[in-house]
Amino acid sequence: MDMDKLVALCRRRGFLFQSSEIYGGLNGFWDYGPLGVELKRNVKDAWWRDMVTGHNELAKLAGAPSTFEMVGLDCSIVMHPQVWKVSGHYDLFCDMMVDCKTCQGRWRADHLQSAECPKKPSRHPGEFEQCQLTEPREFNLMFKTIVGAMGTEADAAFLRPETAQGIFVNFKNVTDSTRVKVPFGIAQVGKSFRNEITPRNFTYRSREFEQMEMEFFCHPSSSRKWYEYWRDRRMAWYIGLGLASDRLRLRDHAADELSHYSTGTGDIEYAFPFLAPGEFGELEGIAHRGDFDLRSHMEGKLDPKSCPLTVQLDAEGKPLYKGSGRDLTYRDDVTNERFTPHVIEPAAGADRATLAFLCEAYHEDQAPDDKGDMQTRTVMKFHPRIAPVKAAVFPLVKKDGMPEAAQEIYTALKKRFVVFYDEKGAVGRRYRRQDEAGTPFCITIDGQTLTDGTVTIRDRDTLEQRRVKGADVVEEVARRVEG
RNA sequence: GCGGGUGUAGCUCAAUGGUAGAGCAACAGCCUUCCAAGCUGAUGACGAGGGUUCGAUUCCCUUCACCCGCUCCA
Repeated sequence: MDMDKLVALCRRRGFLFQSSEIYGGLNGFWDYGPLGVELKRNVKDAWWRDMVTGHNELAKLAGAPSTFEMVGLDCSIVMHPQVWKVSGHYDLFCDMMVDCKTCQGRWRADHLQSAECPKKPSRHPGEFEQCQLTEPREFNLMFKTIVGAMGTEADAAFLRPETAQGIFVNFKNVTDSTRVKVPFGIAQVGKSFRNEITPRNFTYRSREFEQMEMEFFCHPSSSRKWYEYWRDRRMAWYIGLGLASDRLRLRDHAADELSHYSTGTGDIEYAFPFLAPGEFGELEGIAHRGDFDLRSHMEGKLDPKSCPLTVQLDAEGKPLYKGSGRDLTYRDDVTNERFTPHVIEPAAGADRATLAFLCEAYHEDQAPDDKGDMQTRTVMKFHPRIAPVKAAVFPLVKKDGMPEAAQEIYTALKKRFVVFYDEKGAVGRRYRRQDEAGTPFCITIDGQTLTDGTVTIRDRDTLEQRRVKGADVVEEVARRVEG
């Protein structure tokens, strides 16, 4: 599939626009149009429903080690600066970078072995000896802002680069206020910000993006089983919403890729059309994080390279970044055991998932025009649950009472679904427009409706029409969209 | 961030140092009884800033955005 065609369709039909387009655009930022906002909202709603509101804590789910509880959270984007120092983002995202004046390369200062440009001589014959490096310069990957109208550099704060830390720092608030018991999960959907060096590939790498993250807290002894459960369940979620399994894959990280405190990390990846054949891009990472995060927020920034994990110290032997000092351990009321829960983290990108659904939906096929000649038809084959518009309602022609009958059905459908009414022009053209919007069903009111009350329902993918009673249309659409 | 390429209407393309044209799409009307039909009409553009010039969409500089490659990728 040609990515340019998808980008053009997204713009033409109102899925995605460049941010601030009338001023020339802004690299790494995107706006969702009228169709795009419905699509993305459906993706987020499907996730939230699957994770939080639809979860039955009484049910023993297939593959799950036990029953469990799920709650939601919506944290602020700007948080106490200490959160990011303790989490490690401050050091990791505020790198000192050096540039090479000669060969234009750029490296993290702490990655350099010596004061020499590491560029391989083979790539720049003869230049290696002459390369000159700049002094290390600060390079911010977190967006910095100032809190308070009179704020100075001392009041610097950061836009969150991930939503997860808001969950960790609220761990005690949630256990204190909800009576949830381990194992349980806290889910959050929200914006995050990263000052990417090279935003590229449509919305795939944006500087402002939305995450769907869940932190699952469990006993250390069962954490590996929970990791496997969530990894497989998250994979099934994408498949269930229509991502083809040959473009979707689950990649377990090899043991040598893992942090030593993690017993498993897997990526759910999609073969985006802008990637080289055989390459996959990350949609979601599922990570076993051990007790790294809760311990960090208790004790202070842990050194991720230490084993066993210990607090990272400064030159004077004091903690480099102090933790909260709060007790974030958990006491099991039944066994009376006190422990720091281990964490399984499925962290998904809402925009990346939306982009994958857009890529997957794009199809061109052949359909006959009114003369019977075959024409190329562009159709977005969204799963009905995420389709921006569920149904369109058309009077076949604008006379004989058909518009009135159609509007009655439109009004009834509109109470439950996003639906679209159109009576302008030829009906074939109206069908094709809905195909590009990905509307799964078109309901047409024709002459027969006026005598026996039946209407036709056209299927977007097969072009087949079935006749149903007008009074049954709402239930018929509900069955096909939700069932 | 570096190198190369590209910026004219929603899309595809013209022309020009002196009033920027067309096709398709979108819009209005007529006509239309099932898959982008037809007729009529009206609307719509030189990415932005600066310079040279009597005059710049055109020449020059800067900038922004997009595409390709490199770099980066918690």
